[in-house]
Amino acid sequence: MDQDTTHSAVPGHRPTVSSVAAMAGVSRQTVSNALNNPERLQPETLKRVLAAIDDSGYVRSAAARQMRTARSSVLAYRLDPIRDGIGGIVLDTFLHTLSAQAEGQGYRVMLYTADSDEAELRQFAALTQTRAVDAFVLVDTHRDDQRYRWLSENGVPYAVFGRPWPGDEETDDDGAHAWIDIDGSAGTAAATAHLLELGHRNIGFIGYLHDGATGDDRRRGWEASMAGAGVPPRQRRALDSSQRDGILEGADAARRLLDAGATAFVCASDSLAVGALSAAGPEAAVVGFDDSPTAAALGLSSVRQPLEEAAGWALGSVLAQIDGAHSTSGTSRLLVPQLVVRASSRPLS
Amino acid sequence: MDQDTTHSAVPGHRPTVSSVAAMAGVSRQTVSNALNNPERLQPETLKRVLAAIDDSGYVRSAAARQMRTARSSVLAYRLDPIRDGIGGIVLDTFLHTLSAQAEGQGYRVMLYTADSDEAELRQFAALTQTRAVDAFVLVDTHRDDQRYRWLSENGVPYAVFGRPWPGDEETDDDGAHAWIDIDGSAGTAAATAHLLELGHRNIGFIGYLHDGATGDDRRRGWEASMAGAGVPPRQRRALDSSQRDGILEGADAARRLLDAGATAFVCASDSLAVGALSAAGPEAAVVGFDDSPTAAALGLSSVRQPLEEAAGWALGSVLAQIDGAHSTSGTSRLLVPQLVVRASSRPLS
DNA sequence: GGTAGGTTTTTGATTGATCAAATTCGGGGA
DNA sequence: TCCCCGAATTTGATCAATCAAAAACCTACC
Repeated sequence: MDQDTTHSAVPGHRPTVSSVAAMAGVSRQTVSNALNNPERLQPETLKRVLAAIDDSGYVRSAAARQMRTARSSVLAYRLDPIRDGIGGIVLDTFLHTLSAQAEGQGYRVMLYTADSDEAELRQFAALTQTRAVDAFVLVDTHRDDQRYRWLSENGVPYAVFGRPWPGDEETDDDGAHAWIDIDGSAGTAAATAHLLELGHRNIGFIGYLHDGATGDDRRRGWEASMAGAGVPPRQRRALDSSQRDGILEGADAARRLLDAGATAFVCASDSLAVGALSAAGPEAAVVGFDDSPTAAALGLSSVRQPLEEAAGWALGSVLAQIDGAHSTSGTSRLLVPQLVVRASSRPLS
Repeated sequence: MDQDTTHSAVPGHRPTVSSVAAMAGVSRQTVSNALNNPERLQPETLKRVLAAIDDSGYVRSAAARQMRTARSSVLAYRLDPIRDGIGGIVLDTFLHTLSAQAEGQGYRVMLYTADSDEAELRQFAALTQTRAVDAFVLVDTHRDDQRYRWLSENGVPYAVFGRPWPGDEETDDDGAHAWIDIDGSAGTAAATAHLLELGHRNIGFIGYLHDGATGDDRRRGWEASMAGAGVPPRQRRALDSSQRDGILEGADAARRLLDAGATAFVCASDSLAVGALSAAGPEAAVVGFDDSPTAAALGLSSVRQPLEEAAGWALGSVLAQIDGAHSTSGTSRLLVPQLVVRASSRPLS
């Protein structure tokens, strides 16, 4: 069956760089160049080789390539178990976009799991030592994060979705790392301004306490807008509330704030907003955060995070690092989210 | 700097099978055997080699291994963009479990995306041709699915979460493929029986139309339980409703069915159930489907899919196929979901 | 003591692509 | 006409592991 191992296309065997070369009447290196350095080939040769590649259905072996180049063209992403029903979507969208965009650049995303920081560092070691992945995309930042340091020390490219925590700079020994984040403050500020324009003045803020920073950030925008509108601190304090993230918690908070005279709510998450919406009924105006499908379904105005852009940046950042430009400090960005106005943006009656 | 390329442990270079061999005073093949066929080594030699592996920190190169064995120890999973806010969680949990369990078996999960069937077949070709992945785990089945055929014809192991559609058998040329699914009918039957026990008799069904089968399946369980309880067909028809999946749709349906005399609802998804809960208020009893975090947060009784088990089966199935046992027909399973009772299971007052 | 038979270990070859260096090819310029 | 130089292409070696087959090593039995 395989006694005819000559250069023509052997049915059973998958095409290799050599078989394609034979088919196009060139050497294997020329085929390799056609894929990696097309400009080195004479236009005519290039065309011929590409044609041969095309109709042999050749796909180059990632393993062989990786072996020679010490590159895998794979990015690692840690998949966490689900936490919040509605908000989990955010990272889901991020991951999908990252994966889709990576494919466009010839990269793929590989998952790993870890239930502790130490476990994650072990994964780092296993994944990088064999060069199974080229870079990491981290999304769940927390205080005293060991991961940046490990990756920096081992020279592994990585990008972070989520700004560093205050006080983390010292941990990160080789200086600041590249990160991108959503300017939650700008988002809630826009939401608050929007409600102010609709005539509301007693705008309550329903925030959450998680690890801290994200919730605080979103509060800041509301606070600033309210202060800018001349609402005195005392009143602002009465309109401010914090609790765990969740639908029920949002409903409770909304009831409390309604008693305090609120006519509209800016919420730090769609979960909270859905709760507020159900508790406050059709009278009050509500704006959520994340623009989840649930928000769209319920006609809930919400602040939309530009996740596509964030994913694109993360990809671009790690690719740049992989391609040698190791000084990516200073390229960090803060993205401004967009307010999506829907039926729940009711004017003050 | 690297003029000393002899066999002893060179600091800068990562350990290879040869460097470890030199360190342990054996040949490279012996090191390979220590990892892949430990029983072939003399206990004493094995111990010495393992020690060398251990303190050199050696990890074997996935690429080199893959090249020789034509195995990658990677599973492929298609990551779709999010559709429904609440229900999307189901697959998220499935994926996380799959990934975590796979790691336990030395496998990893790689993502790919595709926005059409043709695109997915192209991905199949690209991923399998280079043996970048060993198997596929498919989750979103639909009518006239070309994927089974392609994978079967090309001898690629795969497992399916979701039963084949009626009429699909002919499409799949080499006979039935292995699949696992949740017995939605059993789930809604249990939910209905539970509500009947609480004294309800006019139990409405809020179902959805998607691609068809899943929704129908879930309706069947309700229908059977109701028929078993002696509710006449005419009345059943009045208590039955179908619409698109979503919170608002669920609320609308609940209102309609309340008018028809319903005192309790069995819903085909948590989204619908959340809607029904909001529309029907605290009087009616509601049971959802999927046991999403949202259901837990709202105190919504729901039918819990045993996703861990499904993921475990899918993994076991593809691993068995990879390890040669190509006759996996007949190993398909239908898992019985569990009813989780919460506050929304109110007795008939 | 020699050798058959089994176990343990080693050597040689291979996987597919790419880097580095060598070779061929063409067009000016002397 | 010959030689040199740059562009285009080819050859040789290599990446790190594993398979297949050969070699070394025992043990036991005639």
